[in-house]
Amino acid sequence: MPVRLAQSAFALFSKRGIANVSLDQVASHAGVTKGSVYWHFKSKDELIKAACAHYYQDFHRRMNAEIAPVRDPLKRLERVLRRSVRICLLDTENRVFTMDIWSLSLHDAEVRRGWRQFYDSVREFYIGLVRAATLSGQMEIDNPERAVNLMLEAVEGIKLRAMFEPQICSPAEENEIVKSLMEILGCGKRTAKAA
Amino acid sequence: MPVRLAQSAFALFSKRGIANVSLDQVASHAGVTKGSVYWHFKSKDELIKAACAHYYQDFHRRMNAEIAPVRDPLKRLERVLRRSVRICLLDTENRVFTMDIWSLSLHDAEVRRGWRQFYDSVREFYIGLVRAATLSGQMEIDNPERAVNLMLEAVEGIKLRAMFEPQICSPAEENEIVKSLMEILGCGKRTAKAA
DNA sequence: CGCAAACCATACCGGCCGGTATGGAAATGT
DNA sequence: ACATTTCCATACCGGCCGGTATGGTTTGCG
Repeated sequence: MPVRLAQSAFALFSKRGIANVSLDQVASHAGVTKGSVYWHFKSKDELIKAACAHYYQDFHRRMNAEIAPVRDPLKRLERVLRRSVRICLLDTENRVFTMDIWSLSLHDAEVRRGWRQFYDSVREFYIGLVRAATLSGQMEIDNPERAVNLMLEAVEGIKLRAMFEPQICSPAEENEIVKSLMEILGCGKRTAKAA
Repeated sequence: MPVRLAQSAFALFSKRGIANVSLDQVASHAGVTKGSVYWHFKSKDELIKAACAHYYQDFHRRMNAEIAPVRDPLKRLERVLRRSVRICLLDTENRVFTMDIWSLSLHDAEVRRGWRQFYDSVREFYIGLVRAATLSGQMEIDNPERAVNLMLEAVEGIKLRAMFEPQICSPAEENEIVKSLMEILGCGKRTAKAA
């Protein structure tokens, strides 16, 4: 039930924004009432953190599932990047949720710490993939950290722009975005095609 | 007095976030009471929009003041970029305000429209500067729109990262950031130095 | 002066929602 | 069978804050 509540919270938060969702609505969505919510979580903040944790774990799970069946380093990077684009950019509700988390992080130190850990883990994940692709000779890049940071910054920038230019995050743009991000990572068009 | 209220609103919003600031506090900061606020603005949303308008106008005013004393296209671009970095990135409170606006834009169509217009005007401003620098032969860039979009996306990405890595937006990093953004615009290190 | 409009202070309302108190039902243990 | 813990529903409280009603004070104007 606690995970069920976290899922409901995540779903509603993603649709209407955290501030616009009451605990009664979350409970109702999960098929229970507020009394149950306050049994499993001692405050709304706790529920928000649980929703975040749910999202973080789910993201990592999906990423690991993406690299599991593939051993080629560059293909792994490309697959992870494509999946990330689908999850973080092409999904409107996900953009809403992460934006809200950014905003919350401004004034809530706890949420900020959690989000930072997640962001760092994602960054390290990418750096590892880039390093692997470099070692196998499929990429040539002198500063993986810098390249990954630039790429992640671009993702956030696209996410924000998509707020009033939704067409740049339509499914049709998936290939274009992935290609663009791969280029930022230092992987030119020819190399990407070769993958 | 209406502009005074908008300024107070902007100041408090930037410090503690829009949702955490009541109209009584805004009025008190401006030296009046809520009765005066509701005389000049018919709702809190109106006040928020006024604060935004104040910020937008102020930004444009500063940008124009930055290019006024200079005629060299590349220097204009570099000056505007540097000033933008100072305002939008190095100033913590400004980052708070713009983040809140992004977040508000998620669910408020009016705020989103205003913010979009502002964003578009800034983009066009940059594209104009880049085009001028290209025409004068100081830059070589085939797709100004794409380059400016990428640069602005990077700015937003840096803004978000700075939330839990404030050191990347410390005053000491100003030159590094400006240089990095100039590179994204297609202006290599040598060319930038030549400016 | 007189009058009306602009401007602002005071007091108050009311709804939303986070949080709590309490009781009951189901599961678990002995 | 009984007690205890777990889990959840119901009802309610109370504070915050956006919004309003109203009355007083200043300003402009004929």
